[in-house]
Amino acid sequence: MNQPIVDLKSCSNCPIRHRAVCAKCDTDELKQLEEIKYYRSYQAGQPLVWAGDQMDFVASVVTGIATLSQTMEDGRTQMVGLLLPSDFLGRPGRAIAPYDVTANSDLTLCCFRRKPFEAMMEKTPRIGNRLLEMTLDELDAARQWMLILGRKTAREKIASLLTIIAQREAALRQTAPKSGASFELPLTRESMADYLGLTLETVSRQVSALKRDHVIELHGKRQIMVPDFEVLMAETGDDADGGLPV
Amino acid sequence: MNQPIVDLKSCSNCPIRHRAVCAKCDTDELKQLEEIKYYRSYQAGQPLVWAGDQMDFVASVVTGIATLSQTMEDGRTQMVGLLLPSDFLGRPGRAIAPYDVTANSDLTLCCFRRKPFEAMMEKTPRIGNRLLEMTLDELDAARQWMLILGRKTAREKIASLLTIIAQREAALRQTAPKSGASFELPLTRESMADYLGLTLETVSRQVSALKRDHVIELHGKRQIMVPDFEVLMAETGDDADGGLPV
DNA sequence: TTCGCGGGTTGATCCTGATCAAGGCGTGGG
DNA sequence: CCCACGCCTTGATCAGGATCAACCCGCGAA
Repeated sequence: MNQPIVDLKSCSNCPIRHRAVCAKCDTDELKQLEEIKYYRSYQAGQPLVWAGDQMDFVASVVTGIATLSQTMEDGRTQMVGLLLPSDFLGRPGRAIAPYDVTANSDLTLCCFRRKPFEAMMEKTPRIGNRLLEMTLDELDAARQWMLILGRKTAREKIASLLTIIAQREAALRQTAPKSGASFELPLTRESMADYLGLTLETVSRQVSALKRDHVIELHGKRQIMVPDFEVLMAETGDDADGGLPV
Repeated sequence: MNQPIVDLKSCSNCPIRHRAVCAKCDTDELKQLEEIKYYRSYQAGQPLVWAGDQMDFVASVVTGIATLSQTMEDGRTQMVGLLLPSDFLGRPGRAIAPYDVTANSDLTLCCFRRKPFEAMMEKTPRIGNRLLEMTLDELDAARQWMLILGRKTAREKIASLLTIIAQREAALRQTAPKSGASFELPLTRESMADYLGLTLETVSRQVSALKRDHVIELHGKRQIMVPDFEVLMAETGDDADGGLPV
């Protein structure tokens, strides 16, 4: 809490190139983390774990996109987590995965076996504090997401998702999202639908509508350009300050 | 994590009669908590804090119901947290409340001023671990809730809410929800609507429908009796094991 | 080259839940 | 006693997304 959230830049000489657990780049701690880490790669579409499976590692996303999702018996699915590079995956102290985890694109993880990681948490309270921080952030994000799912129109949902992705991608680059900048949508229409509680047809239609209304420009299917970020924000229905201050 | 979640019964001689932060009833820790605690009461409907306000305490619900909610400029609101007795309120390390907090009924809190509480967390890692545990639980609950909001029908939403409330009330009494038992709905139709992302009319209609179909019995507006819990569970759309194992 | 397939768009129609509206019940205050 | 108000129910109608269906485009494999 009195611990600043370390960002990529100030962490650029850190052997773990993503901020998830890199609390303050203390060399001793890093050396220990270094010793228990390993990398794993997955292909797009590949499931990492199913809900209910044993999950004996925690990890941090190096490249690619992973998603957490829940599926009902009849096949309806709702995405409940979207992990971009530098995001943390897994739950220290919890052996069983409560959701399906899927590689939504080609994916590389930096993994830590759970037991040694937990042992290290015991010795290094700072890591525990950092994890509490991160979990609170996730909880805030989940609750923003609940507002989107419960009360927003399809158009507002799409605008909200675009805003969130733009903000998260910008945050990785240490900037705020800028009018006129363009970014790559890392999700298919179907994944967007699973994120937003819509059907893919509705997603497609609303994206087209935002394009028609010049809120966004599309280059190909995935490259999004936002002429005026304020205009997009206004479409989200959120008040001007844009949700969480972060 | 290697810390069992302490329940009310094993904590019955504990001066703090609710389990939120009572990690293991260590007498030293409790004495310290005891020294910084105080009680506050609120009337039904009274706001505790608004989103964006300074919030200089954390607390645990003793009696009554509190809710966390988000409101859009045009008045649409979504409940994002429902706090029953023994639930924890507030975020160590975060001075600013991100949501509106409201007393949904007459409410008594057991409060701890944030600074001393955080200081104590520093000295007692067990409390930090407990808070991480609790936050992970809240995150799981939020994600179950996202499935409800994003993908369930109105009828499934109502059944899910009734199940959740029955389970949480039963958990306070250390039992599983039982067929034939009845419980008090602690929410108005409007609050149920805010919880589920519906209108109050739809809530009313679906409750009536469940009653008509003998899934539940109503005594008055708020007393619910569930003749067969399996039948209610089947209405939620969840698979038989009922979501999270907890 | 052709085919099949994954991903995407668009149209027509349907249906669930929102909206608008009226009224019932119980309770507390004048 | 009556009235007003909070809470809830029910009805009629509307509309936003879901559903069903057709088709496009680009790409990799045969």
